Amino acid sequence: MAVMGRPRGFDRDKAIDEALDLFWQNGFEATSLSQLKAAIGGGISAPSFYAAFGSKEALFQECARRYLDTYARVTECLWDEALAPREAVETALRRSAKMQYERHHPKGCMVGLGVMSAPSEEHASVSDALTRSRSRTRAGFAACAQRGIDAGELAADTHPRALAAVFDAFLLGVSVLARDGVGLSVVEGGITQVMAAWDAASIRSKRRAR
Amino acid sequence: MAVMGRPRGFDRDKAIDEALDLFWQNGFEATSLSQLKAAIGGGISAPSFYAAFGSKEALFQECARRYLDTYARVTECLWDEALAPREAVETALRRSAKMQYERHHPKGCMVGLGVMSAPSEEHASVSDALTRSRSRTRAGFAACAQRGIDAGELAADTHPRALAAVFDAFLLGVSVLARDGVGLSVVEGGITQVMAAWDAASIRSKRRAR
DNA sequence: CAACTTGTGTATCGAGTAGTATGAAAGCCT
DNA sequence: AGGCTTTCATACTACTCGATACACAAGTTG
Repeated sequence: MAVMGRPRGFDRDKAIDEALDLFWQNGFEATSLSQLKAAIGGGISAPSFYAAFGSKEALFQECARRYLDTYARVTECLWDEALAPREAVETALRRSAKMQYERHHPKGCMVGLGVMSAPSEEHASVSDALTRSRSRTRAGFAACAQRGIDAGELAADTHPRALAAVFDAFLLGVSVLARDGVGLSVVEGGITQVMAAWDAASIRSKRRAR
Repeated sequence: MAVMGRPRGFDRDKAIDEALDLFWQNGFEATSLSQLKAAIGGGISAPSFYAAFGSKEALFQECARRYLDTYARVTECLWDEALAPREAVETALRRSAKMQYERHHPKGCMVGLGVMSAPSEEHASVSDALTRSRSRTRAGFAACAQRGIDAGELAADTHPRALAAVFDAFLLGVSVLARDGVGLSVVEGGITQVMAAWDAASIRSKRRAR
């Protein structure tokens, strides 16, 4: 059956992308309804906004989902068991860094920058999706470390959560570097060097050390 | 000469600490004047607030200065030329991590979390002090790397800015881990492992590798 | 004491916030 | 065409934001 009633004057799907840009840039609380209304479809009215999205918070949730389903996919390789764990980690770092520096959207990672997106307790549920995503990525890094141990590539006494913290914290920090204007090439050089933390835990490295 | 006029009903110095806690927890924009007034001296009035501090932004500047003069000192060892550069880096990381997890103040580093503290352009000058502090810390890490190279401890082809990015990004990420509830012991284990990035660039490591 | 200086309390400012009520406009269906 | 459904435009609500005007209170100084 066809759609009834007057058709919407703007592209709802495109609107989510436009809103995502604002939330990504400014966070939840610092993005005002006026900004959102002005950015969507070249300007829409308040009733159109609420009819389409329900509320600012509901729109944010949709934007977060959109982000997680698209941009955030760069770290999906962490769960790809076909990849060698070291490759999975390095690929995740390189893909994410590259994505964070793309020109056509705000710099940095929305998930990482989202820690301060909705600081007030009232909106704790707002950034819940982002918090869970960070937790998931952390688990992904740890899973790679564990796979490395199980495969005998990493020393048995390696602490997977601590090694995961190295890559996770580094990746979260990249968002800040991107916002601060540190060049992508510097970050890419950093990735090469931070991978030494993996190699230091590897069996071959240990053997050579003693 | 003694002070004239009616004496202030609250401790201005203590007030800055109380305000600092709020700004540290929530950032600049998300901290409201009502919260600040309620927190200072057990509750003060708006005129008292403006008479004492001038404006919300001016108070934030004082709080930022207070933070930089106290808590942020943990990374000062980066400029201590009496310390071996590797020690300086590791000490900065360990001291900062420990500080970020202390019980009597908000978790994480105000300077790092401050990226999203004042997202709107209007208040860009607000977080300027924090941005400059991040830049300074980054330079400190790079200076240590450069000292390592000059001392012949690190390979001559080491990129100091890239190596600095490793420690800087890691440290910035620790703020997020702290907010997310990752334990300090995990972070401390991560510090031990991230130092491998330094060792991998060292001459001894290179010699052993070939 | 009176004169002077400074902080406080009440009450309020204009602007901006998220969110709505109401009625007209624009499409589909029979 | 006429009925039905949905969106859109204008105007407005109740509230919070940061910041002030003004009169009074609480001290010091002569």
